[in-house]
Amino acid sequence: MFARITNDPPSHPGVLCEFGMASVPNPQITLNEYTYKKGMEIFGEKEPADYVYQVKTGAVRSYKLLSDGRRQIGAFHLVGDIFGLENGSEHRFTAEAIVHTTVRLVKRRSLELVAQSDAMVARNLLSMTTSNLQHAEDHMLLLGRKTSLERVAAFLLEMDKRLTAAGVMALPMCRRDIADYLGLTLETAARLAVALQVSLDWLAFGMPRFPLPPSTDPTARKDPR
Amino acid sequence: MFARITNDPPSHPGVLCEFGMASVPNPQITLNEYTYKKGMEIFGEKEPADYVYQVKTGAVRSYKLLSDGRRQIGAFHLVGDIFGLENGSEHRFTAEAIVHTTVRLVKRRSLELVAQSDAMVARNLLSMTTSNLQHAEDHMLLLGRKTSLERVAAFLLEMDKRLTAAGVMALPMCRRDIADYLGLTLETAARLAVALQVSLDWLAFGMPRFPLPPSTDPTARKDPR
DNA sequence: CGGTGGGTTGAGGTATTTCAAGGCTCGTGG
DNA sequence: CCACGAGCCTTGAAATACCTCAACCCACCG
Repeated sequence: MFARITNDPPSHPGVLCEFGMASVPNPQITLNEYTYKKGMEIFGEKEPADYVYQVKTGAVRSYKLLSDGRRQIGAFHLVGDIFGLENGSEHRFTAEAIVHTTVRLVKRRSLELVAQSDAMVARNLLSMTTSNLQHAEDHMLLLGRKTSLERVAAFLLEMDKRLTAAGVMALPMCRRDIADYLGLTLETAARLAVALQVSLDWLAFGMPRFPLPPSTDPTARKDPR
Repeated sequence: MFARITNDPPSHPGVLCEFGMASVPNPQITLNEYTYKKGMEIFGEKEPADYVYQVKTGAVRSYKLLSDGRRQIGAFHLVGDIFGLENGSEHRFTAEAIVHTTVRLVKRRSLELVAQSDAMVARNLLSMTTSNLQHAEDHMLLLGRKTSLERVAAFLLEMDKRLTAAGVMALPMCRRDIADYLGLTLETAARLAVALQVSLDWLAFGMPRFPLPPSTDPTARKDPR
């Protein structure tokens, strides 16, 4: 259950025309593609924000760094997600490919041009920014007020909702990424992930009564499955 | 230093026409005013977002609540700030007056109408949402990765930048608010606030050399000043 | 003048971090 | 083919930053 995958996830639809350009048959928008190997930087914090990106395959993390190396991942971008959309001239996060990733990209400039004439596109720009804001707001609550267990549980639920590949949930990111997303250490994230995993396994099997069955001791797992 | 004030802060300029309507002499926008007593709710989470607000005098906190009462304040709104601006139909925070507060308010509907014709207004709507987003992103880093001392220091710096009344910083919010903003408990927030206060007092007096003068032992303060 | 609502401070408890070790998988090179 | 190291995950034990509980002070107010 929720094993980690390093290879590329299944294909998806999702075109960049989710900017709401169903109206016009996307005129002067150039739609390039690019691929990044695992761990490669897509753009850096403070760099000029010339492009807007959409994940075609793979997964991306975007984060801020403190001078001493502490890292806070603000969001994971999965297949279909749009990221790197800025209002100011610079990126406020660094974005990296978590696994081998290909992105579609459009020149931000051209997008803004379209937005000026097409109110629909402008509306979608705003609505995209708003959903980023909403996610950030929810994440503030998580980071400020939830316990480590609640954070990991919330993370698993979020991922379950977003990348329900089929039956099993295949997380593209490593423990360190999860920890840096949840404001925890790698070790606590790992500990609680396995704790939830065995709990869920129990539920899947047959809901043991509360004096737990002595035969299935959770700490003594000999079966590596 | 940074004492708390309960009475109303000094006057400010700041009109709601910071929506960028310098172009048109704000046509059909109705501009009402309303005042709230200390602690009163301005709007609640999940309530329909029919109005957009601007603080005329006073201060506002907007927060999310967990079912068991844990609270995360997402932002403080000070004189001149605009808040309650939503894209969806509902508010995502509860907003309360921290002190006696008067706000200006406009019907959101009318604002949207203007935005549809006036691209400048639409742009400003986006830019306002973006600065909310930026604040939330920075706050995620603070909540997820900074120590309690760093959080309190960051808070004081933020407030210093935003409400430099004159010389002294007069915080409108109580310790509990500060704590709930910083993801700490009331007690730690208080402890660190006074710790920073005495540190700053030292600096203001005469910058002691690094082997601190034995006469001024920080733990043995007999002078309550 | 007692009560209430902040604010401060201390002492003890605990959730989470830190430090450390070991296991597993996978790719590389002998 | 197997040894080897690197990267990742897991787990335990000790340390600690922060929280909890509790007391006290002070200003304000009916």
